[in-house]
Amino acid sequence: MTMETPKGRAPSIRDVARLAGVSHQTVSRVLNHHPSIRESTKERVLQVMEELQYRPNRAARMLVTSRSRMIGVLASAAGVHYGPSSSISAIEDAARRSGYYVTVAHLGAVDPVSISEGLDHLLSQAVEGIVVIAPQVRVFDAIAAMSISVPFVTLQSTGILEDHALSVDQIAGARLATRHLIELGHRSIFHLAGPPDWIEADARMRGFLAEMSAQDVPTTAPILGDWTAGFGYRAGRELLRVRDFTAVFSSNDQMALGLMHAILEAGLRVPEDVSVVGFDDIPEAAHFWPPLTTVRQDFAELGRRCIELLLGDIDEARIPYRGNIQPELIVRASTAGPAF
Amino acid sequence: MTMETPKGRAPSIRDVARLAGVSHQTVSRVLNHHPSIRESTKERVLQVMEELQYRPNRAARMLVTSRSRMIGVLASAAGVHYGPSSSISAIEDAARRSGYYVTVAHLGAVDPVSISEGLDHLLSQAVEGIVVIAPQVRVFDAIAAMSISVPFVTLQSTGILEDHALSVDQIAGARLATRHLIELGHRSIFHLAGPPDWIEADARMRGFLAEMSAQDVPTTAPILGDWTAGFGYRAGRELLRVRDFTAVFSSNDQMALGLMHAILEAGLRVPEDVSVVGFDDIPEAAHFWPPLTTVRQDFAELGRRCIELLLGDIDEARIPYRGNIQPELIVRASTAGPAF
DNA sequence: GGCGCAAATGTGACCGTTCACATCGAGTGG
DNA sequence: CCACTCGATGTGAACGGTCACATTTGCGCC
Repeated sequence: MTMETPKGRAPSIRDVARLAGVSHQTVSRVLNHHPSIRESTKERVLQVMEELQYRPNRAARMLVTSRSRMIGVLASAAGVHYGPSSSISAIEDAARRSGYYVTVAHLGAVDPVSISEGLDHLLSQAVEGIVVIAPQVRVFDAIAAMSISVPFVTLQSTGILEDHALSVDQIAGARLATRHLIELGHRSIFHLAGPPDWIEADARMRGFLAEMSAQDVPTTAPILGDWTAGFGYRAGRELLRVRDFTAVFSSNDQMALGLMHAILEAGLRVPEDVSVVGFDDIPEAAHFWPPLTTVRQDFAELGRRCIELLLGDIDEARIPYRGNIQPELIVRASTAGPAF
Repeated sequence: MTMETPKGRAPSIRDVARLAGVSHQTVSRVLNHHPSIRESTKERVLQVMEELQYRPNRAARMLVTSRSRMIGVLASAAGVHYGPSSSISAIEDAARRSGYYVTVAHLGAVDPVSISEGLDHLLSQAVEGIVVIAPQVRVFDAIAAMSISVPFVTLQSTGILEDHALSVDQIAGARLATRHLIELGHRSIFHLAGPPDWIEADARMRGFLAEMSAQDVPTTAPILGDWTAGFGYRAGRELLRVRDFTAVFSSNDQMALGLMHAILEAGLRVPEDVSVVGFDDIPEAAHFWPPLTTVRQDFAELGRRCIELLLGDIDEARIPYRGNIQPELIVRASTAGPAF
């Protein structure tokens, strides 16, 4: 029967020390794997820790070392989608593996107030680094304005903050999708873009336009959407009032789904009447009707690399930059040559 | 021009005190909104804080109060799906509003080791409460075995840990869906269930069986799936080899999607040949082809209430239990009476 | 056998807050 | 006019670790 620590408080390093018959510093050394500790004492200390169910007090450690080992994730409302949450999950996993903790702040809205509230929330926890998964332009403006003193990384390349960016090459992905449609023989291709202030939406749109112009295909102005299936549906209905296109490149899978809904509902067929290609390759895309041709992004890998980069920054041991992640075109049944 | 704090360290309460010409305790009182502080001193202190860009050191505060104001979320790999991540988002929001922080641990796998690692990760951060969104039976077994000393809540009712549970009434939802099919005239209904060790899967299955037997409809054994669209697809193909059913109740929308994929691919029609109803009402469900009849759960509300319950537990000011959240049947185009 | 040196351990201060308690001054009632 | 109360503020000691430095111990070597 071991003597409990006096107060209701949890056992401290000194309680352990007393019971093991050593000084508190020795216990600390065991905790930190200091090399010069005799094996026998180490074992004795560890055993007492076990008995006492001792857990190091993170607050105390944090206080003296002024390191929180905490990483903050700033996520936009879109964080509930498959892509972002896969990345968050991978981030948490990678961080934990490296001995870091992860805390999240979800942005309710994207107004400047919410953004700075979110950042503030993270900063007040003394996070050592921040991952931004809220790829709106104004989020970066806000970050720049607040002159954040901790390292941060964003999952999307910004053009503004190149150093901190890591991303799937969205432009290349969009070109892949567009080229696929052009090679199938389409000449009248619409682009259903994402919200204009989203970095990714912008990149995908640029990729689309670049490929179209590179292949000398005339383009019409992209339609600016909001990422939702509902918008894809409404846009599709609108578009179908004048049937002057044979293919649509949607900048995400959800909008592509809504679009196909509108097309099928109008009694047309995909891909015979209209080809559709999406972006992201969410797990459901393979089972849409028809199964969606899309561009796959490795969200998990993105999350992992992002932590790699960030921790490299924090420890100031610059990790070699491993380059962008290349997206991959997944051809399924929603695309075919145009019928004439 | 204000004198900076000597070392590279951040300004402390004492730095503020010195510059404001008061004691450190007075600064502390301002920080904690102590009533008996003269308005003028309060303002002076606040101004110095502003000048110095002072931020209270959470570690120090944590150390002395032994309160972390941190809530841990234990999420399963399924946390990347719409439902769970919506709940997490709502949890974070609600927690933040109450002055709490949220940290997450994602379970890589559901083996006992991962589970206790995840819990350990949270506990080592001295979380004051835990929300479990990993509704496998064994997670609860692990929790029970570890005799966790902090309050916790789970988003799914368990039967085992009733006190800590808060949930959408899955059984009622499943009965709603099943009754809908029966009322349409279906008598041969299959159930595509979730993994057997998932609390929710079990509840939905029980609801299905209960309603079937209440209405005297003969049942066949449910098919145990894994929540994925891929499984729904394969199960559908298998099922269609013997076409002895007119309706399927899938225990989530993703499997319903895969199922419909298999049905349409086989040249059959939904709902004319087979009716399908899902569960969850993910945002895409309205744009599946055909738009899916399903059971809506308010994930965000779930998250909010969950924090309400948990914080009530932490502050020991028992919040009146507000009862389960009722799910709602959303009828769309994937269900109709059987064709004879 | 004493010396030196490294390994193993101990000592006390300090990190930035809050807590318990002390102090100080202004009003107030007898 | 003095004791008393109460509002406003100050003082010093925790909290539980780590850090810098001091001290002891063990051991090889001349």
